[in-house]
Amino acid sequence: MPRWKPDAVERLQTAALELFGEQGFERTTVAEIAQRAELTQRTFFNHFADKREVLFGMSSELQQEVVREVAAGAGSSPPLDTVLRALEVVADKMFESRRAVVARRHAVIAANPELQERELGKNAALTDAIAAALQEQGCEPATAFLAAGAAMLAQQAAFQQWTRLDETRTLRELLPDAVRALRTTVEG
Amino acid sequence: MPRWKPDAVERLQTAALELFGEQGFERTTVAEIAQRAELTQRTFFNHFADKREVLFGMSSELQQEVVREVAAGAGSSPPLDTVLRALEVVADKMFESRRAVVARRHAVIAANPELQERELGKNAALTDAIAAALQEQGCEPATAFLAAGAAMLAQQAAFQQWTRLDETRTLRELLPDAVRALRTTVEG
DNA sequence: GTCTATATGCGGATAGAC
DNA sequence: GTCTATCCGCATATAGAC
Repeated sequence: MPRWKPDAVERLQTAALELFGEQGFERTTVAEIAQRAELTQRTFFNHFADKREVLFGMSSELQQEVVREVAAGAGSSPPLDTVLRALEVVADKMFESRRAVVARRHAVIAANPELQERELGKNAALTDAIAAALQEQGCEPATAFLAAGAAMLAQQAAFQQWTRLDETRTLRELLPDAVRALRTTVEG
Repeated sequence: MPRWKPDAVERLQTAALELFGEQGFERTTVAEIAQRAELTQRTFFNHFADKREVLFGMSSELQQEVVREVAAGAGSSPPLDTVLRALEVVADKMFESRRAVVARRHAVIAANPELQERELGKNAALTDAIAAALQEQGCEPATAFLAAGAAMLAQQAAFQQWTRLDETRTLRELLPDAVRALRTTVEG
């Protein structure tokens, strides 16, 4: 018999998302989260650097996946297309299946400035990682930065549409529309 | 004779930037900043919501200026050009004259993740404000978001170049190069 | 000045792996 | 039988609310 129930991290993430949704991020204490997950406050901070981080466990995983896809597909097409293809593949794999959870998480983040800041940080880190992966393939630093930033911009536009209640298309379907709109806007 | 020395906010900002540069953000306490500015800790928190905010006083001012410029120049040109023109004008007015201070501030922020997050938040707020200003002029929400984001992307690329030690051109001169590079990258 | 909450450092306990 | 991963307890620094 194991000394502790398994999946401590997942239990903490689930409990946190529930409580943040029920009563808000600010009015939820780490002690409450730990209690609902049947763990202690200390254990929470063993797994997450701070209270916000419990909502961003998927980010590092997502970054790894995207970087891997970029590295795999680079060289054969223009940098922007490489990144867009990578984002499409990863979006399919990691977002489309958990639409409900992603939507609840998004609502929680949208309701709190601190969490928005953290999300922006994660996005910036992802952009940097993509740019670095492109440079690995011989892309110029400035071009890599712009390609990564432009792809993330289109991805964000598509994501915004995806989270609308009346939207039923997948991210993969929405991204090309966003890219077309971006091209039109940038070209003049 | 005035009861207190004038320019409390400015003195606090100057003292904070000095101390952050000398000993780092983390190792500087609010009490130290207040002391150097010949004020109390209480006064610091009357003017700034938290320790980070003392570095971002110019942000709201900058946002106002940009929004005003966007509103003034909208309609006569494509959205992206409108935003770029606004950023050029404001960059001239608010950055070029204080190159040394801006550079020191940038170095301090680059050295600390918390400050980077806050800066990303400010940039996102600026992007939203620009998009809102474009919508006021009849621009579609999605187009406004993309134009604002693309302009900010080019601006960031130009700013990165501007902060290099061996760079002597002004932001106004660097921005068109960044825009050309962005157009090339996005078109394929 | 007290109280609560966040966050960290350090040590201790034990089930399961080797 | 020892080692490691995982979790817990205690003390404490920091910060903000009241």
